[in-house]
Amino acid sequence: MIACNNKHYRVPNWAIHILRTTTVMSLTFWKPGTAGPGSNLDRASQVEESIVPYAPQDGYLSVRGQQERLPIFKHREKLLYCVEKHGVVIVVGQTGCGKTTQLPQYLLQAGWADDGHVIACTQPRRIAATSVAGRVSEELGTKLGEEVGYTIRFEDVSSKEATRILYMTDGMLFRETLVDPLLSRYSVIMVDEAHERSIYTDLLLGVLRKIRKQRPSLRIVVSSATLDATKFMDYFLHGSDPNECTIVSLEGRMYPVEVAYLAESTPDYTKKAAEVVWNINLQQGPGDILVFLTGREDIDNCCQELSDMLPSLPARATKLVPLPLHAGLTTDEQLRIFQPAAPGTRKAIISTNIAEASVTIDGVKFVVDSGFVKIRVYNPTTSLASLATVPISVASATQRAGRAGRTAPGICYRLYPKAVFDKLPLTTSPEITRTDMTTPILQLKSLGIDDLMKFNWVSAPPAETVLRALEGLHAASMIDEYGKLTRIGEQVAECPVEVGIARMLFSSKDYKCGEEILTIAAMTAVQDIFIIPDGAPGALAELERRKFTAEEGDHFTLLNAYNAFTRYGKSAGWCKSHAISFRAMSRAVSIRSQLKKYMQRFDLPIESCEGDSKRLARCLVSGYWRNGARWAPDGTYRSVRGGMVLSVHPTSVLFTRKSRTGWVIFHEMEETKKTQIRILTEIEPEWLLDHGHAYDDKRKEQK
DNA sequence: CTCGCCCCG
Repeated sequence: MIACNNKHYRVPNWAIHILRTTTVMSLTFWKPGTAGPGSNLDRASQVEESIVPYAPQDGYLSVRGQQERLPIFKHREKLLYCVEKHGVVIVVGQTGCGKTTQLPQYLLQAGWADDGHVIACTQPRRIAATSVAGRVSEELGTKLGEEVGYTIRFEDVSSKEATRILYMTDGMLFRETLVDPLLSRYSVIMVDEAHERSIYTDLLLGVLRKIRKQRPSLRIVVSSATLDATKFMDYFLHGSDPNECTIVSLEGRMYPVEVAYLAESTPDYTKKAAEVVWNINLQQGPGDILVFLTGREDIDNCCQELSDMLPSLPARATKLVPLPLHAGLTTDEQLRIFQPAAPGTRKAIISTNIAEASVTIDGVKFVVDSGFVKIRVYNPTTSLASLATVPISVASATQRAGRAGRTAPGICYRLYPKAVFDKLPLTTSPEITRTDMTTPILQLKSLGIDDLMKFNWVSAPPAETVLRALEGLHAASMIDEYGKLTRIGEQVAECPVEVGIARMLFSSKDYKCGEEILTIAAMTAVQDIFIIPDGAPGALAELERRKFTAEEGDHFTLLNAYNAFTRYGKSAGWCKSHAISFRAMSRAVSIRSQLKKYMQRFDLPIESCEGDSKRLARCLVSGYWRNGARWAPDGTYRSVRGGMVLSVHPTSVLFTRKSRTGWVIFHEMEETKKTQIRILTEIEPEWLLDHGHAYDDKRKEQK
């Protein structure tokens, strides 16, 4: 048995490597000129203000390597001094240090929002933007939407005149640059959670760097949880004045979290997770358990495993309640996660990565970390997206551990040895390196950024991805042979949909089916319309879904479902009785009305095809012509481009039935165990040629 | 013959 300073803790095959007396979450203090743990801080001599603890109590502040004690108001002044003096301030601080809520308030009080200017704070997720805005507006004692507001897609709770602090999604601010390229209404832009490296964070940083050169009065605060801050500093310093950028570090306030590692690697982390949860329940005091696994399949298995063990639980032991958590849950199921455990019971929440940053559950004292995550990766050569299970990064592991210390001291059990942890990559690869760039590149072109090879990326997307995107844009006539935006390209760049879908919206004028195409465009943008639970309820749901099934395929089926939803008063009750997600349908309604406004702006008629399904299908082909496939005798399809073997996704109405013509177009393909295509519609093969020929002819002309 | 990591506009 391994000794541990927690005397109640007895699991023989664990090796306890880190037992912190203070806190896992507090930042390692580093001095300029020395390298911090696992990070390249060699050029830290350029760093002037290295440590400014944020805390209601005082703490340490280090200026040029000298530590001194300062009361809190001086820390605030120091921070503001940095923003005043430097164009770009990189703020390092873990969750809980208050940077998201406090920093914008400091800036407001210091007068950065005078003269009608606005302080923006961007978030990668909508939920964060809305909830933080609510909290800050409460702290300031103002009504949400006045002095403090938020802007996310479909929700603008802000006022042009009154709002001084604006929380928004990074995608929203990036989109705003299309309208106002200098973002002139803002005095300070704080890019929060930059370490997550969402694609819009990266694009935004790229644009902000350019804006700074033209509008030096703009201040940028980049906030990041990990010590990869030097990467951002290098980015902003590149070839400019050394005063352009500095790093400030804030100390987080978290309860201590002990971290325990498995002595040896496990071949089956799902089973191991169940075992560890079981042991925690028997050996530890009160507190809920949060388990990180990779996907729904893992989660269901783990819950099943625990449920099977429950009958053998000693009568006197705490009762264990396994609860799955992933994005596909209904609202009711999600609410169960947040209900406090009943007396004498303990919640074991078995979750995907959603609980790492998006969903916060208080009362968790024990975290079990499988060390794996599922991420989406994109292969530009085949233009195929797939889901890969990969080891997490050090940053992720730290964030997961921190979930145990939100309300009390906790313990994190890592289901892998310390030696494995030491070899983990520091950060996950940025999204921009593993995603399709067609839409982002169209938007950059619209911003006048034409030379993508010269553009200063924080991390450049693979050249192949850029070439694929340009090829796709050219094929859809969004750019000309010189790479310049066409008239339609300019308009499509403004539309919040994928290029193919936008193409469909525009050609609906020729096919006289704007009404229906609008609905289909909105429905394909929303996932999980039909709720298919496991077992008997699943079979019933399947029967309900058949009521909407259209002969032509999935696009028409989605159209039927939307029309029925509208016909029956858009009610939640109707959705429930037809196994349809009310949440998803409401979102489709919002998206449809937003897209309708764009169509009206571009003078596209919104007329009905009056039941002429052929016309509608041909309009679909105008957007999807590159996604054609032909039936093969073994029941799969072959892609028109490249002859790939494609299996129909089981949720398709064409899963059990062959396309009558033998030809289909599809909305998207994804690689799982097989390469699967989702949302299919049967077509006549010559419809494909209309568009394919036009594209090929254009290419021949060039040669 | 069977399937959904997480997000953004």
